[in-house]
Amino acid sequence: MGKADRGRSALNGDLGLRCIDVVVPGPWWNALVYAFDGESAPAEGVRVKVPLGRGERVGFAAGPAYDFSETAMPPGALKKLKYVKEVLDETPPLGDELWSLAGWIGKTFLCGMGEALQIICPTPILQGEPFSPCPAPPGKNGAFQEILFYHPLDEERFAYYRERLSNTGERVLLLFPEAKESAVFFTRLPKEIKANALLWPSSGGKKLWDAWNKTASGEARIVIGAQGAVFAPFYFDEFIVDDESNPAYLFHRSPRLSARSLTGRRAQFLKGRIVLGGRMPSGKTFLRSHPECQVVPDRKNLVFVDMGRSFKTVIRGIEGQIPLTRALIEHTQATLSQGRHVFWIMDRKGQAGEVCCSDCGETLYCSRCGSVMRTESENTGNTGPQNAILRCVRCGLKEALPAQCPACRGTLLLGKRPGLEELLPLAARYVKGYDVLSDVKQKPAAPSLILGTRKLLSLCSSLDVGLVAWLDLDAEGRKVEYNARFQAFSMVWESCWRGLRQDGDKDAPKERPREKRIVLIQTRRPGSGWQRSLWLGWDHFWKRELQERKHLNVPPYSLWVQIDLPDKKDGTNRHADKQTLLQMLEKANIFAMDPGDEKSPLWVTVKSTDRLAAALAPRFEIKHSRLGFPVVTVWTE
DNA sequence: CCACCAGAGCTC
DNA sequence: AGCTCTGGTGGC
Repeated sequence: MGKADRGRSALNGDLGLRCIDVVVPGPWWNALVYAFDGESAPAEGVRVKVPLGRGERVGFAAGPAYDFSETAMPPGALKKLKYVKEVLDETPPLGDELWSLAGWIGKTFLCGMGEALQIICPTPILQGEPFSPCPAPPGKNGAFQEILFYHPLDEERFAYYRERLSNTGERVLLLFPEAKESAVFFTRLPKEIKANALLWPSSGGKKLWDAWNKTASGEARIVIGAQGAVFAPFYFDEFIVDDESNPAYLFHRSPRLSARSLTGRRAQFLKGRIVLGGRMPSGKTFLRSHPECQVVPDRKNLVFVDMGRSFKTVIRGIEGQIPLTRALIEHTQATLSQGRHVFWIMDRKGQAGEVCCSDCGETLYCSRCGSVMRTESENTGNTGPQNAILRCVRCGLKEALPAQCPACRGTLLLGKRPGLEELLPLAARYVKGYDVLSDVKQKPAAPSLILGTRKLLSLCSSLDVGLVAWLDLDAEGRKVEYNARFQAFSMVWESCWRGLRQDGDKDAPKERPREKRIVLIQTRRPGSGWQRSLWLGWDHFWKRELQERKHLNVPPYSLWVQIDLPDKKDGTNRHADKQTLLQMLEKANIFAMDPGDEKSPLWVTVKSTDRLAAALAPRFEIKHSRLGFPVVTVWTE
């Protein structure tokens, strides 16, 4: 809304009533209009206390003051117009950079500036606590610059980052995908650098507030942290992002911002440098800058095994196989006997990946979100589907296993696709003389076979792993997500290197040997399709993958926007709400896919968000608060 | 008699 | 979503 319609002056008599737009943090998109007394308007970005609803809220002044007659508000609104109660700051607490970042987030991720501010600011800022921002440094002459540094070995990259941190007195933000990695890197820094650095907390609350105050007061010129550190309130010269393609940079809750994109935007605004590092680039970076892959795994260490040669593994009450091959067992035994650990990775948790009725074939779905239910055994120690509970693979809802098929009342429910729980006894039977573990809390003393999902990979940083085996790689790349192949490729790529050190590495800690690692891949089509890129390099992978994505018009060639409608008690309104939203989009010539069933979101594919934002804006005005607001998620890569 | 809590109601 | 007002409950 704001102050469009400048020409109209329906209220001549009220000229002179000064107004400003105020962004009040909340799920709506529009700024709110308030009148204010006093001769000078609060500056843009300054916090103000304003009345809203029954109570009072802290908002941010946005834009210059203007006359009431210039608002787009209906004339009758004048009677209800409220005054700014209090101006809380002398200077804008976020500084011009983070303030502009908030605006950019609102536009780019279709969430409105109010929500962007909620994400950027720690709670005390939103509650009006005093805060002095870091003063802006004198204007820069430099230009935005991008530096790429891809190397599969962590130690190589870390050494490079350390060098960058020590080179100059520059202000640097260094991001890692995981909090743990940032902490380890920080602890190992040489004293001279550490004295100037601050480890960003991964929690919120008081620690975060301390970090804000310390950073803003200039106590440290280097900030190191995970995802959350992207909002460190400081004018940085350089931004370093390690493992830039790691999906962990995506925020967990909506709006699903990407910490890497935010960093890029900050560096551009500040005319600074961005250093992107990693084992491989993200699709977006590859598309933009076409880096070349310099290091590929040794062919000898990549073992492809045809799954067609796997044993028959019969599991009672569950249909399907867990593929175990002779090659897998032999490599496992050999590695364990060298005193090194072995990982078997399979991305199927629980006991059976799916349950269906043996009479009518109906699959059991989640009553909350409609996704497939898998089975997990209760902690009773009993196995077999009879003692299992159901758990939704998407939302995690737990339910008891029904006695009958909900569709036909048949009494025989059959599991499909056996999972990790069933793998444990099997593995123990085939691999004798060593510990077989499925849940690793602390470092195993003796060389062990460790079973798990892709999450196991992070353990490579602290254990000597001589063999990583992917039990069913096809299943990883076959998922419905458009980026399933990237996820599969990057995981296997990571498993070739993570935790290893190069021979002759001078300052490597001595706690573990740095020997080569074998990566064993069980698949139905050994070495075909994207798997071939594992020895040809990630540039080969991205060229093919991007070609295909371009053809299909999926990210990064288009944006996928997911719109989930609010869930209020009465399901009737929800349907009507969806219809109006569809009409609004249709009027703007935007085609939305509606899978039809009640709970599923709407999907829109667009080149850029501008037109879609304009079309959706009316639905996100504050007056719809009672209805609730849809949740919009933008998938960009 | 009042402290405490859940639910309702409201939003330039 | 976040804030306050309301009215019921229960402790002393």
